Formats: sequence, C-alpha cells, structure tokens
Amino acid sequence: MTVEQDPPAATRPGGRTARVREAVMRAAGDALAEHGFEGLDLADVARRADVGKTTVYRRWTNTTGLVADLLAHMAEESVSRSDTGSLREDLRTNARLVVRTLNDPRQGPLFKAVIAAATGDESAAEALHRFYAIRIAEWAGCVDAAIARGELPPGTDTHEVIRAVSAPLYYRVLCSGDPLDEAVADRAADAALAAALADAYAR
Amino acid sequence: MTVEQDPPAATRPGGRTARVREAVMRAAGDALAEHGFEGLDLADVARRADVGKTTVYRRWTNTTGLVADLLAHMAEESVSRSDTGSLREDLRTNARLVVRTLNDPRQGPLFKAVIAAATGDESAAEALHRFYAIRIAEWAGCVDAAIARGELPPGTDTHEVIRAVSAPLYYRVLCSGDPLDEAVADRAADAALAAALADAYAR
DNA sequence: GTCATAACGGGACTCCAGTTCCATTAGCTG
DNA sequence: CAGCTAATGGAACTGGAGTCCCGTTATGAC
Repeated sequence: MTVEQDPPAATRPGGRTARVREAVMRAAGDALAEHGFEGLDLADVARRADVGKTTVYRRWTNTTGLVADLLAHMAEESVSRSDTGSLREDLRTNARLVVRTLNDPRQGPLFKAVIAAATGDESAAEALHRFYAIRIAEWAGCVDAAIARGELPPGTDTHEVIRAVSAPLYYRVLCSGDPLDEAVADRAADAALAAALADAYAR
Repeated sequence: MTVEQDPPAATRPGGRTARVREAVMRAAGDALAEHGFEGLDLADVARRADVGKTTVYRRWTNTTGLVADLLAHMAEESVSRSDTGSLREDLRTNARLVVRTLNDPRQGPLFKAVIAAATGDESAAEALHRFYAIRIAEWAGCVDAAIARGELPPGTDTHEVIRAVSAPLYYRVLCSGDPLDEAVADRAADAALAAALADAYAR
C-alpha cells in the first residue's frame, strides 16, 4: 500500500506570509508599548502593520494569541550573557540589563503588557514561561562557570540564582511600585549572591 | 456675613449605599477570581451583586476603577503579622502566608487579576502600591523587633527585607511559572535573611 | 410624620470590536 | 509561464459592552 504520508505541508510560509508576520509583530510591540495590553486593538495593529484586519484576526484569533506569538518572536532573538570572570560582576550586569529593559520607554510597558496578558490566558502564560526559561537558562551559564572556578560549590541551583536576581526587580515594577535604578540592581545581584553562598554553607 | 461653610457633605453614605458597595466588592472579587481581569464585565458584576448595571457604571466608571476600589477595600482588612521571637521563623511564616494566598483557588487568581489591571491603569496601580505598602510596613515590624533583639544591626532597610521575601514568590507566579510550595517559601525567607545579614556585614 | 433629594433600577439606545463573505493577490509546482 | 490555491484585503454585518434617560426608592433633616 503506497499511502502518501506527510502531504507536502500544504502550507505556504513563503515571502509574503513571513513579511506579514514581521510587520504585525513590530506593530503589536508598538501598540502594546503605547496602550498596554488592555488597550490592544487588533484593528489598530492591522492598520499600523499596513495589513488587512481580517488577516490579523484569522492568523492570531485574539489579543492573547497575538501576545503569545510575539513572545515566541522575542524569544527567537537570543541575547548573549556576559562573562566577566567574576560571578558578582556577571550578576550585576544581568541585573542592570533587566533594570534598563524595564525602565526603557518601549520595552518596559511591553513587558508589563505581556505579563498582564499571561495572567488571564493559558497559552500566553506558556509562551511567557518559555521565554523566561530560555533567558534564565542562558544566564545560568554564568553560575555554572562560577562553580567551575570554585566560587560556588557544586550542587548549587543555578537557575534559582538567576531568578533571585530578577525577582526583586519585577516585584518592584509589578507590585510595590518602588523605583528601579542601578543601585537597586546592584543590591539585587549582591543579595542573590549572598543567598547562594548562605545556601551553600547550610548544606 | 454668615456664610455656611462646609455644607453637610451633601452625600448620603447611609445603609443602602454601604450595602451596595459591600455586595459589589464581593461580586467583583468573585468575578475576578473566576474570569480574570480581562474577562471582567461590569454588567455581570451587577447581576451577581443583585444591583442595577447603571449603578455600577455610575459609581465605578470602568473595570479599573472597580479594581482600584476593591484593593482599597482589601487593604482595609488588616492582617496581623506573626511574632515568634525569631526573625527566621517570622519571615518563613510570612512567606508561607504569601504562598498559601497565591495558591488559593480564589485569592490567587484575584491577585493576578488585580496586578494585571494595575499594569494598564495608573489609578489601579496607585491602589495596588498602597496595598503593598501597607502589608510591607506591617511585616517590617518583625524586622524592627529583630533589630531590637540584636539579630540584625540598626540601619537595616526593614522594608527591603520584607520585599525580598515576597519577590521570588511573585516572580514565579507572574513570570517564570515555576511551582510554588512551602519549600520554596522557606527558601525565599532564608534567602532574604541571608541577604540582610550579608548587607549588614558589608557596612 | 413630611419633604427634598441622593442614590438606585430598568430598559432603550449607541457604537465599535470581532465575524463573515467573497473578490483579489501572489507562492509554489510542473 | 500557466494554473492551482493558500493567503490576503475590503466591506458589510452583528452582538454585546457601555451610555443615556427618566421613573422609583429610601436616607437624612426638620
């Protein structure tokens, strides 16, 4: 029996489709940064992207679907971590990068909007978790290197160290509303390092 | 001239108005816990509260206004902090309380929804920041007591210690999506304490 | 008790986000 | 380059969130 398995995709990801996605992703980022998630209007995104409203609704269904894809798109652009040879410096670099991102007039509101979207929609939440998993795994490499240098003992939860750096920064932005600057970033990095060292001693 | 200054309020906060607010607050909490912030419909809240739709729109204007008032209402119910005589134990108690709240099938989604609302609306954000300021100030008393007992040196940023306890828990819920349990709570509390001690040594 | 009016309730109305339908454009295959 | 059809674009349509109008209720002052 010659069943023709795996039909030739029947899809057409060629030039135009990709072009449309790029334009819509950029437009969605702009719109989110400007009006936040709740102010997101797919018709407005379509206008900005110079694309038919119908196309946006057909391919992304609704606002959370669009946000989920935007996150996947953002995750595709990998950021390289630093490697200064000192864990304290690497963590401070990471913390300052997060602060700069969250304070950035475009990126800050975008991240807030995306997090807001994730609180109400499972697929957006999954996309967000994947995004952070990638970032955390990337920077966890710094901690691995530190362990290799003997700055931290083996058995340290490397991902937890990186999470500990970002956590107080996001907490300020999302919950308490306290200001965010380089001093706060450095304190967050130092606190994460102190916690990791204390945890090592306790074992 | 006998100008009658300060006319008798011209407002009528009597029985009915207060009753309506209570009913709407409860209904809003239910609705947020069930459908999240983006699924919040004032007409639905009105129905649950057995109150006219017009009334809800007149008094709270829109969804973010309702959320802002709900937060004020939640802040009014003060929770008493613990006082075990040991800072580590107090911080762990706090961390476990936060975890239990965020994992609670009703409170968890409610907090997520409220945070989502705050990302897109200034007045909701202010209400949220006030809410956390009250909670943090309350629990900072534990750190004050610890300083008085000599567990920590004077000059410690007491609010920062409390923020450091909650931060990793909220980060997991809102960003990374990692699970939340008592072990994580204890680790967060211990990390906050370690960071505070390290910060004290550094000074 | 009586009165003035703050606050509420019901229902009609408006407006626009989201859907549907169909014509048009442009990837892919041969 | 010719043909098939995936994918897009325009425009009319629709449902329900939010508004408006006006009659009704009940609070507080006397």
